[in-house]
Amino acid sequence: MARTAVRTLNSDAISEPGLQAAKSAATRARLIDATIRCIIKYGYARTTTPRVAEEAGMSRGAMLHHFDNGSALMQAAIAELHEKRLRAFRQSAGTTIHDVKTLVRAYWKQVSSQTFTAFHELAIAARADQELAKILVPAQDEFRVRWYKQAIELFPEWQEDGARFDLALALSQNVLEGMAINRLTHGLDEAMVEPILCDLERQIEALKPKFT
Amino acid sequence: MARTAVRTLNSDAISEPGLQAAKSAATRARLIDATIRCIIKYGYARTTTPRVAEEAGMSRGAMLHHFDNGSALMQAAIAELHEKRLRAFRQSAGTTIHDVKTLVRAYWKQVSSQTFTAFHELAIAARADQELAKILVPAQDEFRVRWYKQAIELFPEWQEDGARFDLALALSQNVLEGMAINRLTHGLDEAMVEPILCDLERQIEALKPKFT
DNA sequence: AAGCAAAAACAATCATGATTGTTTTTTATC
DNA sequence: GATAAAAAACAATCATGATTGTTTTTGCTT
Repeated sequence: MARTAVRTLNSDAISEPGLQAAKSAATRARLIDATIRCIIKYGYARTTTPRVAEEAGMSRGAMLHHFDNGSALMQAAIAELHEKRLRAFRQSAGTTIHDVKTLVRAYWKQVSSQTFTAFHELAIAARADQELAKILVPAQDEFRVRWYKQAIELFPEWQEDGARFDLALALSQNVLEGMAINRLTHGLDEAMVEPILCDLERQIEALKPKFT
Repeated sequence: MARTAVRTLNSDAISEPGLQAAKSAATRARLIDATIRCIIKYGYARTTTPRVAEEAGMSRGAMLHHFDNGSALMQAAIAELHEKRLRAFRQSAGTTIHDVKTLVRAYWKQVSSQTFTAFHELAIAARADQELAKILVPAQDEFRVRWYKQAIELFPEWQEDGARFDLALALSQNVLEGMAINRLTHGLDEAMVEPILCDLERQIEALKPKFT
């Protein structure tokens, strides 16, 4: 962290935070996107700083001008992935219809995305990487908490039977994420996707309180 | 070149013809076990040749005497993991009782093992590693085929309705493996394990033909 | 059976290539 | 012409495979 603070004392001349700042932000965004693409294409372990710079179409020097080190860039990429995930989540929750089938399909679409692929890649890497876990786990936790709260909002009448509600949620999560991950590892028969989704929907409906 | 023929005063003691071969095999096994331990402890990406040698308690030179290169060692480790998996599988299938609950619990125990952790670590790495995929995918495929065939043997009367049989199998696989993987990535609420297992068992029973 | 040579097991070192963070130089912008 | 962005050069670390040296085991010959 030898952030040599060679701050020029005379910098009180506030440069207009317009053009240059915007350009800088755009470059940062390009780098973050390149990082995410690398994680998806090459996996976390092979997402090296030279590769990210090449993917972003700029020199490594330029890249390290915007991010102090590779870890800072990875941290920013995780934050962006987390935002992406939350945006997609809000978009799903904000749609008109909220029946079980629509929601199951919505989450299935989410875990089928490359954003989920990148997240899982990071999650597996974090298993044996303490430093990575430190910045990833909070994002994972927050997502799950929001997921749970959102589900409560969508099905308020279900709260009378917490156990069955929790079971429906846990079942959905594990089935859908399990399928998504198995698909990543040559372990999913695509022909079984539709039957499993239908069965899951049927089962959630069965867990739902019929009518009070 | 410098084959300095400084022959030592040999110990003419009894030398069994199979002594060296056995020693060699034991050393190879030690290296393979060390590789697997490293994958579990440090992940695939950080399983380097110096680390494996250190874990095995021998020099890197000695290690490269037994395996031409790091890739060959990894290949042997995968073969061993595959054998381990098949052994555990046969052991489960060979037990006395073959009711649904017993089998679900048996596979749950399997995917909760470190062998499964190592396999998943490799499977994720293989996603973006062509060379690794080339040696891992055949093992994965073989395991799934055996799994399917074993299931057919255990429930022959179920074959009348192939669709429901396939659904039961796919459901089991995705739920159990999904839970196991989510557990690896801080994504599983341990309190939900038992309810989900029970529900899965109940559902498989429901898919089973009641009586011919 | 003894003894010597070949082979195998084991250890250590070296050169290469890749990755990382730092520092210096060029380029463009205000 | 000052300042930030971009590029390039640099040194340090690490993993890898190859090479060389040392010890132990095995095999063959007499």
